[in-house]
Amino acid sequence: MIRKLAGGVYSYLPLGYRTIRKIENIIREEMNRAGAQEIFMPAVQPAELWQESGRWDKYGKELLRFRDRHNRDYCFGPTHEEVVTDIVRNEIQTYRQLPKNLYQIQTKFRDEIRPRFGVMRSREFIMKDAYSFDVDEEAAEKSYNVMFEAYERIFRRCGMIFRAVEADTGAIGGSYSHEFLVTADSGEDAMVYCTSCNYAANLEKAEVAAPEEKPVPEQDMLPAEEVHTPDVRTIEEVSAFIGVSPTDIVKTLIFNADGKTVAILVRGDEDINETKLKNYLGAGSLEMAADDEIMKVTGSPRGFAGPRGIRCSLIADYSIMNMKNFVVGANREDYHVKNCNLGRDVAIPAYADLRTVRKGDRCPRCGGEISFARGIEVGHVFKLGTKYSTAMNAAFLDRDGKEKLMIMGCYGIGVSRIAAAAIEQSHDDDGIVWPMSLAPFQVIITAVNMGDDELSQAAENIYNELITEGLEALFDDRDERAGVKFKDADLLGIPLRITVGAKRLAEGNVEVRFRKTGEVRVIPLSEATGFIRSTVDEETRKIMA
RNA sequence: CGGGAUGUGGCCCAGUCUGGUAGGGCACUGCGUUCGGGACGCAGGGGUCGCGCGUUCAAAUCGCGCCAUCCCGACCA
Repeated sequence: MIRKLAGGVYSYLPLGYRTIRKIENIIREEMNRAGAQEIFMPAVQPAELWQESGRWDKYGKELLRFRDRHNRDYCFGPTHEEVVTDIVRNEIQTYRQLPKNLYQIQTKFRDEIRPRFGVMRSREFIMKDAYSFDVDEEAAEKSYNVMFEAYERIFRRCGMIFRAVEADTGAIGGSYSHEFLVTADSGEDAMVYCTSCNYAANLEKAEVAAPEEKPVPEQDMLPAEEVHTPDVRTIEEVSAFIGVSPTDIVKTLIFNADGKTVAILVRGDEDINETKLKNYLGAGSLEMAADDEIMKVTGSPRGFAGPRGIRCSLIADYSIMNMKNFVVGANREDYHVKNCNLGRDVAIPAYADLRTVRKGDRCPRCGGEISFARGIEVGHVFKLGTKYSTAMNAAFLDRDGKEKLMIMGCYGIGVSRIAAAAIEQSHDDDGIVWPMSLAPFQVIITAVNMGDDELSQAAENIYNELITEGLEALFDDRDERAGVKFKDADLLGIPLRITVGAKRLAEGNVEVRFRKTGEVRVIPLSEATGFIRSTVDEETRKIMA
């Protein structure tokens, strides 16, 4: 079905490509139904556009760059916000021409550090990307919802079990987004969902509810005490040396966000979610602070940082809100402080949700129980806002004659990845089990013995009938033993198989076998085509129900 | 970019340690038998042993360098 040409670069052979075409057509139908218009943009894009949006420098090494013979810079498009925004700003002048939603199905290239799992995470891949342009927030929201619903229809028609989850906007940028994940244990993305309400989010985005603040009464506070902790730096070491649980230690992590130093407090057994922190700070870049920076704000080497007297801004995760008599670093080499308390010893200017959700947390919406699952991301919808229209000045004249920026949204679907995800989600020991809508062929005709003229003629007649009826049929006319043909048909995952054999044929019958269930039905020769027609129609209908 | 492994007919691999005429299985071609869940017999075709340099009478095998691929990590729509 597919063959690798180079790392993360694949050819689609006849059967694989038929499935790709099926997926593309489902997407086309649903996008058109949702009011989007298909276009086709260049895969190769000039550097100027990317410099205009600012992403030429920001996108990093994933962007494949090269020069032409005139030494001009180009890239192979990993996405098309710049190109489509350029088209729209040139073509659209007035609110009368809006809203617009343009999409394309294109080969993209992202120079992944490590492509893996075949076509699941390749460098060159086929993607449908759509871009919406609206006059105001309200209209943009509507466009977003229309796309959201179109996506649900698309994935349902592809026969997939999926879930839409709230997601981080990442490098594309924008105000909010949803990922569509196909549930699969082998999936690369972790998600969290509530078992009582419909809350579902990507793990890096999933919120932790703010706890209720319960100040510790003065009389419960033990006197703070500095203790000598020579060469004791990590949470484990501190915990073992002082003899307290990690849940009684407050960890102080120093980060560098866009060049500014910031200290984050979190309970000793928790980890900071850097995506959340980055978003909270509105930072472009975020990394752990260097040793000299730590020395500057704490006056001590790495391993003894604490909130008391620290010389940089301070933010605390909710996890420390109701702790009492806890241990922190003393900002002095080889010392920690015991029985530290909030209010008395440490003033917290701001609390925030900065850690990753874990088992036992409650749903941030309804307080219900949350559960974890893994999935494969097959689609992503973003509300972009004016990020690109600002950078590239995509404006129009509104009803009142004033110039305004277009509100954008962008919507991607990994076409080649859907094929991989469908196989991942639906296979057995004998091979693929395609849903009717994605199968390269709906039915395969297996002639048990091609050496038998009567039999092979009967099989060919059925094939011609099916084709005439407009069904997608594959005729296995190879001169192979029956067992070989059966195994191959199973491996390919064709949903229906007509077996033409001598015994049944003598009775005027053929067998129809269902790949998914293994069920076999004996059907009179004359009714075979009709039976296949109605089965195909029924399967297609069932998928949408 | 770090750590590990592997490069031998189209595919999977043995042979490398201990240098001495390149092998097996699958696939392919021909003939015969077989023929409803991956048949069998006989006869064939096909390999610069990843590339380069070196050691040696002699290199798939030993040494050095390079390249490619895969796995693990950091990274990431």
